[in-house]
Amino acid sequence: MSEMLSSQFYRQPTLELAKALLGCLLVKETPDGTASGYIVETEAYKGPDDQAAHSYKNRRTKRTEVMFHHPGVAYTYVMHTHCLVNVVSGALEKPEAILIRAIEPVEGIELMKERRKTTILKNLTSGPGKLTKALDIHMGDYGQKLIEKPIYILKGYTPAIISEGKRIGIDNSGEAKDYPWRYWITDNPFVSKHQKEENRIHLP
DNA sequence: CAAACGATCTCCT
DNA sequence: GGAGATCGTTTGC
Repeated sequence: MSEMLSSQFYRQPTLELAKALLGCLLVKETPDGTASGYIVETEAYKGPDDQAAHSYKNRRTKRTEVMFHHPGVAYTYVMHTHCLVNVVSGALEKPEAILIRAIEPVEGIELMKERRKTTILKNLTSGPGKLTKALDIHMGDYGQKLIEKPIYILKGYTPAIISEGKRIGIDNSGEAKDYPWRYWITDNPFVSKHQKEENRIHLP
């Protein structure tokens, strides 16, 4: 059992946090068992100036409310049939968040196969809607602190090489669509989509 | 009230 | 590997 990320950890700038979360272990415990996976892909959404963010222009609704809270809580929202999970970042009243787009299964793989109704390992968690289903993350987790059960993030490992590129599926977001705020562990097979334009960056 | 939005799944090639 | 159907919530008319 590795160490829980501290509330301090979540206070780093959003772009830094988005990279630092790569390789960390996302865990969800339920009565059916525990399922977890290493975070391998993230996207940063930055507050009032990012047209792709729900909190663009400080839009504050029942849905986005938790983005204005302290960093380190879960922001879940339903996109059609799927629930997506974000890590809230930025200081209080700074509505920023990091979307978790893919994880690599670690614990509870049989449980994930049941929940996902497939036995193909690669299909379990290789997308933002898939991983929430596999870990049973839902709107009941909205606003949950990520430093205590039943949903939390542990220190994992530091990836040797990570890549950055444009975010996925935000073509209608003006100039913000070109911001390179998507990060993933280079060549990890569970990353949701591959893109040709990428920069490889080494962590300090 | 109608439209838009984005991820997944299915089917096809 | 790619195009189209599907779906629930939010936002625009």
